[in-house]
Amino acid sequence: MPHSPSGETVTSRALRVLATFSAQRRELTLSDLARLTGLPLTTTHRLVGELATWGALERDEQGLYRIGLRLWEIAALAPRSVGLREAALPFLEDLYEATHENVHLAVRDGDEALYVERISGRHAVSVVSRVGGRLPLHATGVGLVLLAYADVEVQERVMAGPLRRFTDRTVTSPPELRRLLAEVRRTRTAISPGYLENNALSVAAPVWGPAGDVVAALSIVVPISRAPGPFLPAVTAAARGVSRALGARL
Amino acid sequence: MPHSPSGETVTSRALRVLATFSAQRRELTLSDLARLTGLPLTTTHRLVGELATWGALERDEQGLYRIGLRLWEIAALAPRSVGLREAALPFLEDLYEATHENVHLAVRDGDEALYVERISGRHAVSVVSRVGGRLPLHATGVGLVLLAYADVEVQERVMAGPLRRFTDRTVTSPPELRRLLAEVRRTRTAISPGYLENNALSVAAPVWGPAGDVVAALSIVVPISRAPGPFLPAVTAAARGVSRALGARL
DNA sequence: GCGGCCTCTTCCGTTGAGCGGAAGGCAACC
DNA sequence: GGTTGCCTTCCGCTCAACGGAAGAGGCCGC
Repeated sequence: MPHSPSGETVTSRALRVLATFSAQRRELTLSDLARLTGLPLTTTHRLVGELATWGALERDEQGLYRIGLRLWEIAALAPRSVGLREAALPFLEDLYEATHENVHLAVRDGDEALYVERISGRHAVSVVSRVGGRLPLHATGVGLVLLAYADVEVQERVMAGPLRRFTDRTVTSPPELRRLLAEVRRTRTAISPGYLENNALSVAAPVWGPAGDVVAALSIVVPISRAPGPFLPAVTAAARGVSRALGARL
Repeated sequence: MPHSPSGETVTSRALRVLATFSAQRRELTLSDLARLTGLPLTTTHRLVGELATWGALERDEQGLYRIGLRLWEIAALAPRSVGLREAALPFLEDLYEATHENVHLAVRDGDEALYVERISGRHAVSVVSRVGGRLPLHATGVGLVLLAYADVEVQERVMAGPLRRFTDRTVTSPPELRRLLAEVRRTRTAISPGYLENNALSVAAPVWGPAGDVVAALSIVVPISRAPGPFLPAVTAAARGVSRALGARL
């Protein structure tokens, strides 16, 4: 039977194939892709073949598909990811060298924090963040900063939705989160002690854009046994440095 | 008139739209995209709309399109880019901290070196490389390493093609390049003094994969006034560290 | 060694998603 | 007000896309 029964476009289908990959499944067979997308095997075969020919996907000798370099090459032109990272890297490196802890740079995408950069020292506390990965706004340092300076609609939507509990310390009460966000705006920093992981404390600050909005958040993550105070000046300075590099008038 | 006169598929067209963006043109109007792809305005409008809806493209209030975060998020799952970078980062950071010079990690893609990571110090010599960017194999340190260990077909193809001259020092003679590659294999390092830029000297070493092949190259780039010798041990050690992290048996 | 199962590839008749020119709205400029 | 250029919407036409069927090949259990 010709043409998509659901009326779905070819472009949409091709993109859904790409979106099937995840941090947990970085390599998939043709059958995997068909099952996960719900597309007929023949259709998947044709679409996957086109994506592989162009370089969006790569197929190895065992028939496993992975996201291809060509896609990454194009995606690396995204101003809000690699572009932002390029501007921020000197300051992230400075902060890393001064502390040898985990350093993060994240942007808000919808109702989540999307990590565009992460530098972790060998001996830094283990954290779950991943470049290209997403984490919730309410339970991370960078997330709290991004949420505090987001439009009110975004804040209301996040607080209206379920606030997932990750540890005993996670803030899951909307009124409490509202107070926390007010404090973030007052101090222009966010401290997140064990909200996402029991053993990790995060100190974050906003990165301002040229239009006076907050375009990213920068943070350091240390063991929860550490006091946050000593890290505040360095994190704030790094964030301000990135802001200036982006053309913000502080 | 229905359907592509050239018989080109929808997927191919959509990918070509994405491929229109470049380091020189990170933001384009709808008309730009139509002109650059050669597609009719209506067709471009439809395809671009779909890409934007999904997040592969982002449109600002002025009607300028950019590569979207969603595409980068998917592309960040590419093992040969961000995956490789994750494994390599501790060693790249070590090399950077020890020298505060430019540190590169690149892979071979076709007949070019594609840069998956770059860490540059504030005072490091200025270099033209860019994360997500490509540079020629014969005129860069990482490129010489990647070429030296590539299949013979790749080597022959590169040497059969024009070897573009960038500086007076660029190796453009196939016999000379062949000798240089033999030297790279003998010493397991590549030294590239002023081949691409007059004022930059590069020292590179191979990164081995678990299958005993060279999967990437790592390098440091310093001012041409520096002697390469003192950097060799650190570059080699960093490359071996990355190799082990990738499961190579050295 | 053989049958069963699964993956992947190729074929091909059918048809509606995709095609793009035309028309028009809108904004900027003179 | 007229001109220019960009973007959006419409819509008649048609072939690229559709996916079931058939088959090749590999793996595994008996």
